[in-house]
Amino acid sequence: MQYNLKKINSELNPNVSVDCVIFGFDLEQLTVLLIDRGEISSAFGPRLALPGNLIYDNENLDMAANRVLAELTGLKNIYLEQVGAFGDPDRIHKEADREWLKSIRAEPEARVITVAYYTLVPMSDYIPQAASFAKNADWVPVNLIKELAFDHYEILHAAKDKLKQKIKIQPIGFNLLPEKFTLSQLHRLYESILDKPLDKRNFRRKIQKLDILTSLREKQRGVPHKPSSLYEFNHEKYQELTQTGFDNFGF
Amino acid sequence: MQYNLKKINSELNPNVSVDCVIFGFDLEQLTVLLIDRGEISSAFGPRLALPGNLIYDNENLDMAANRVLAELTGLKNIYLEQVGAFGDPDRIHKEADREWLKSIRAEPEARVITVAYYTLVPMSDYIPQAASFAKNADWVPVNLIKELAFDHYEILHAAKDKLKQKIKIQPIGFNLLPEKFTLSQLHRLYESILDKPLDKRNFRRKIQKLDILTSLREKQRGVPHKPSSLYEFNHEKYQELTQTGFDNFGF
DNA sequence: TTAGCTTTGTGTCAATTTTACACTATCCAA
DNA sequence: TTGGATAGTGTAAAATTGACACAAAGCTAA
Repeated sequence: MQYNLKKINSELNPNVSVDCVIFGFDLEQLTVLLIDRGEISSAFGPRLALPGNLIYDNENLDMAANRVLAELTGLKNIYLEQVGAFGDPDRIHKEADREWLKSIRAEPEARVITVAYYTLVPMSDYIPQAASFAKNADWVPVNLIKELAFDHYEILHAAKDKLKQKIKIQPIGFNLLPEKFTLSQLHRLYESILDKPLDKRNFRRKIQKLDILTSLREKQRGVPHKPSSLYEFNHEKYQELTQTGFDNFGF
Repeated sequence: MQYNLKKINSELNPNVSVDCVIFGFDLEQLTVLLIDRGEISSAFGPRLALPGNLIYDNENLDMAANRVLAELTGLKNIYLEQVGAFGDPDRIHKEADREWLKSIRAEPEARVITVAYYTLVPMSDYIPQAASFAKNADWVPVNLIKELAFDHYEILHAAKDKLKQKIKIQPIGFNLLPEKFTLSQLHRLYESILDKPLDKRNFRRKIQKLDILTSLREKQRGVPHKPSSLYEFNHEKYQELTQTGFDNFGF
């Protein structure tokens, strides 16, 4: 539905799109929200693509990214960061991609520069099966993705690299977790994003020393092992911390 | 000259430009190459702007940035990094900017998304007075810049922020220095980019421990003080270093 | 009820890194 | 030859990092 845009084409800028890399975390691994373009493309190549859209001529890029995110998932006021612009004139070279574009765009031959954004959302806040978008969107573990439409594979990994850098500098990972989370979940999250094992005790020590977590007097329930304490991210404490010029989490 | 593009307009993409933040270092402070748009704009507002151009429809963004850099300075094979896309539809709001665009563009009203790149060049490799571009380009210390055309002030500082982050991770600062340089020059360079003082002895120790400098058996001559030893950046040693997964200079 | 499985949660020590800090050496110019 | 300027150097205390192992708590299934 979001992709059948011919009707309002006159307001669209046919040369510029935004694509969204929407990261989630299933408490095991990093995942990303992809759309399935269905059988039109599957005969020719990858079915899966990043959600994205042409921009309107009167909106700025950040607004466009926010709009697209909201249209796709209903999520608003979400951390969004630009990955960069991708503009190889040859980026639409796969047969499947051309076929698909014909089906949804007024000017499928126009050269499109796309501006990619990434964002982190708690997976529980967007459940594909429950939304209108459901039939053709799904969370996919990043590590399992081998190819995507257009240059989306490249974009995905550029976004992941940005995320990797960013999480060393700002505590943005909390955006992927539920409000209450355990240190082990946070630990696995960091390992997924940084793609390397982190010593459990050292990780805990480091995080706790930052003093940006509120320890809740509450534990997991119903787990078949020792239940873990729950924590909340403490925004106030983090504000204090940044005001001292702190910008290095040391990972 | 570079900006009178009406003739070849049919090959240009009227919606997308690249702007270049060309950083230099005058051995005292960080500088940037700006063009002076002359009196057309000065009556209305800022004369100074980042060099930039519309892209051709058949070139990718990185190529466009390289081309523009070469057209403006003659420099080739230079480290270039994307800052990001800037696309506020309202970004051309100053009267001076509108007037100027009318004088150089076929479609001055079109909305333009610009993709910014930054690059580091030794100032000695581009001397405005000697080039055709000379009359209207100049190196300006970043700290003295208070306003620029369009959203270029914002772009400049986004570029500087990227540079700040990047130099903590990769030794790109050497691109700003002459082949042979002193540790004090390198020291001042880091202080300029990071915008903070670094202890002299600690800085030297840290740099030397990295073992990516070749100490030349040569000293400064003709300076009215103790002459400094000269060093060269050692690319091979740096390669070795990165292959161990090193990605943090610890500044 | 108990044994076994699973994950949580904790401390120390050695090595490394960081920070703070002050004086002598060398060259030029006056 | 003196004064001015910058180069160049070491140490000690504090903080951080990295490596490493075992008991505690809950559930399940026998």
